[in-house]
Amino acid sequence: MSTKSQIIDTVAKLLETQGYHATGLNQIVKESGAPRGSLYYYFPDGKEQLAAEAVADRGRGITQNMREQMARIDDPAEAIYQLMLSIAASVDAAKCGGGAPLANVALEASAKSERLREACRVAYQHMQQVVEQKLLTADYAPERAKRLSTTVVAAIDGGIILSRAEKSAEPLRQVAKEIKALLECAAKSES
Amino acid sequence: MSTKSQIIDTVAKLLETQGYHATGLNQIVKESGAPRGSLYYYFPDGKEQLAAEAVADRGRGITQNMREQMARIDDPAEAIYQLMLSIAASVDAAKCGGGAPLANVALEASAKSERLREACRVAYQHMQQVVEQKLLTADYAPERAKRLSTTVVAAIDGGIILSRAEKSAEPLRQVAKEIKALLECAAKSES
DNA sequence: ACAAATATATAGACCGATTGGTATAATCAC
DNA sequence: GTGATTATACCAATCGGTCTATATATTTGT
Repeated sequence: MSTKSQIIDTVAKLLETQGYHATGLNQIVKESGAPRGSLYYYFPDGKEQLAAEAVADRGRGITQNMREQMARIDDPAEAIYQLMLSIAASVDAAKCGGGAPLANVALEASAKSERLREACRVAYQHMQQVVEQKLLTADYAPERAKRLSTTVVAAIDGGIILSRAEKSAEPLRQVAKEIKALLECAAKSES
Repeated sequence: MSTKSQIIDTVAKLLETQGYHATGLNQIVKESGAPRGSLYYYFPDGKEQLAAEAVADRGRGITQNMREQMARIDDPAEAIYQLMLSIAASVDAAKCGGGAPLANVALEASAKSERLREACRVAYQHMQQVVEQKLLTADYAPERAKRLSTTVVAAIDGGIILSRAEKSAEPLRQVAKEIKALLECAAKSES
């Protein structure tokens, strides 16, 4: 159980910071400590399978993390705001190399690999569902909650892109403020 | 003037759809029709310079396009909304392979190449400024306009990421609706 | 209980293809 | 003829992927 998950974890980290094509098998072998022969034992379909499973794993991890974070605050707008601030903090901690484990793969590999695209799609769907469910605990209209959840997830990833270019998590924090404003505004218009 | 700009244009297109590391010099040579020897004549610093100039060029192009699009509608919220819808249409037209010329490079190359990161930073700054200026034609408070412009640009790129994963521009259109709502809400609170 | 048989997993040499990059010679326009 | 441009052969390094041999457990036969 250890070796395989060790490989997946390493791949996920490398995908997050470098992307798919920049991540070589040699680097995976070196950083994971796993023997090269094991790669194709556990992942016979090669790099594509490796990345797909890493994306799925990271997707599960991030949705669970989001759920836990948001469970600590009742008000959805405030919960989502704090979640985004916490992501911003982790972006800073990773020297702006992290925060968006899926964005890179979704952008560069969606066109070339249907398998990777599907893995990203599922992961993003789950992330949106977590946000949507949180919104539904308040009085947001169902279709509005769905649109808002899409917007929240998009804003997070977009904010991280700007933060990488800016080498500072400040853009993500500014986006967080406006998303909070949007959610509060939407809440008012429902009541 | 033709050969060099032909190369830059080809590189920009490839960067947009595939990203930096997935784009090889051989592919650039083949698709641009330019001779391989010319690459290092015009771009002695190699692939990095090639990408940096392509990013800068694409940045200029997209900001000009945004300015023109938005100039046709007075109300900033409606202008930005229509801009996003038009981007969504082009995303559909490109089979979800385009729309975000900078996102890929910003995500994968920011950590490795300071030069590429800086090129992306500048391009994104210009995009935000165009949006900010449009907002300032209405009664948005200056700092609010700045924050909103960051949010708009982030939302566009984030929406495109989701659209690639989803293989449909629908997520971007949903995000557009909520951004419009945010801008209208922000306008009201100023007056 | 003890070895024989069988999966499970590791080690790492090796493959052709391609990568980014460089060399020098030929060619072009003026 | 002279500088700007193109052509192409070539380089070491790395790419993703395959192979066989060797361990290391785990099950099985008796």
